[in-house]
Amino acid sequence: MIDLKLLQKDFDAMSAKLSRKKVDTSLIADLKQKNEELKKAKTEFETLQAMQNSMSREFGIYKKEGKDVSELKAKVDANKINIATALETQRERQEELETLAMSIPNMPDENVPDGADENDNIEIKKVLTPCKFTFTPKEHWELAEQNGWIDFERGVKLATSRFSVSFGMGAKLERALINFMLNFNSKRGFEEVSVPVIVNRNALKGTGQLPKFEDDLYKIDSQELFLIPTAEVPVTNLFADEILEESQLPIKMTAYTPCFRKEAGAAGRDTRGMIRQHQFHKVELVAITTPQNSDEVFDEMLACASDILTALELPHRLVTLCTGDLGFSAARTVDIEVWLPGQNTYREISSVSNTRDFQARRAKIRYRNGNKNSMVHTLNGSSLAVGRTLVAIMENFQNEDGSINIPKVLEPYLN
RNA sequence: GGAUCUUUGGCAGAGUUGGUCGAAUGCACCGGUCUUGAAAACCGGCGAGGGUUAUACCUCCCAGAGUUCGAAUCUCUGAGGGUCCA
Repeated sequence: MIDLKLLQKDFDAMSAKLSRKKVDTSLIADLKQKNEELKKAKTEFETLQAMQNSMSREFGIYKKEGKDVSELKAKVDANKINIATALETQRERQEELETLAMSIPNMPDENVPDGADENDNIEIKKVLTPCKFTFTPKEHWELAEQNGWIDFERGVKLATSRFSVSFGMGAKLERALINFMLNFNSKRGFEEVSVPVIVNRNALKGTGQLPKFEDDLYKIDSQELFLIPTAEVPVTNLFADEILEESQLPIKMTAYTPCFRKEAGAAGRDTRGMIRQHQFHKVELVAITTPQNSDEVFDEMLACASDILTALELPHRLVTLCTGDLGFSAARTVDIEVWLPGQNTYREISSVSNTRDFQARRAKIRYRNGNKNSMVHTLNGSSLAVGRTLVAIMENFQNEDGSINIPKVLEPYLN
């Protein structure tokens, strides 16, 4: 959530930043207005409540002294009615404000480039050079089927479209990749955690998926529970409602989970193959830091993800997302795109984001900052999307006959 | 699924004849005295959010609803935990 105090103090700066993310200034103005209305309603209620409290105290004293309370009771009863209406309006204002505030995205950092969509993203650097093939490289679905690694039809049979089944070496490689990535991250100082893949509404509000993106989530109807779209949700929310000691920070974690996404807005895109599935494996990095440290940790996370690809000998590039491509909660994001020779293009395989204090404010994750409590910064990044890594291995390590070599670093994991 | 007990500040744990309780006490933590330094001892501070220049004031004792002039304390519902039964 954006900082309402800051909004009150510096409306212009804030609306300028948010307008870069295509948030209408009138919406921000509305938010400010609602905040002021809430404050007013609160003051009104609190004044009445203070009266009530002091009269009630008086009441107790009267009783003890055996005085007549009938006059006082009349006053107090009359006030009670006013309190009830004041409380009601306060609640209405509160709800209005919250509904609006929770649906406004994070402000982009100063140095995030302006742009409309992914075409305006800016490449930072390329790592490893794509190798030249002496034949026309195939796309991964062809290779996957030829080698018997992935069965797309049977996935559909079991569930619905955008589900697949891995067999044999395909399944082994997935497992190998997960283990390799977790080990790699552990060595970089990220503690491994294993978390629920079903979470409640509150957790999803904390990280920003709700209330706005309910359509993208699989919901368990009978209870207010959802399948996670990313491990970012349970891992970040581990520390919701907590006040951490500064000495505990940064907290750096890594988790493997399956992820579930409805892909509601992706009709027709990537329908073939396993680039965009409803269920996929992902190893995630999450960090909770002080504001001073978050950029440094961001670089660590980015390096970690990039170095995994390098270790797997997969050419990739780093791309700074422009304002138009930036996610709801992110102040800043760098994507890693892996080279897919079959598709002859770079495709997203990781996304590292700093949400600054946006999620922290929603999830109430604070730390003791001297003698006061401040919001932490939260960061998340994939390291990596397992299915897409497998796709990249297939396409980059293919031979002319359709067989596929295995990256050396994975060999120990395949015995 | 049924019965019963339980849910308090970072932790432990008082508070259940409703009032001055945001809440004793201990531990932890922070500051100080002492010490070459540390420990111990002693002194002081120490829940969160809003509000204020600062006070005042308001809210929060699992969540929600209710009774009452007034609820951590009483009633109901729900959630988590324990025990017993099926």
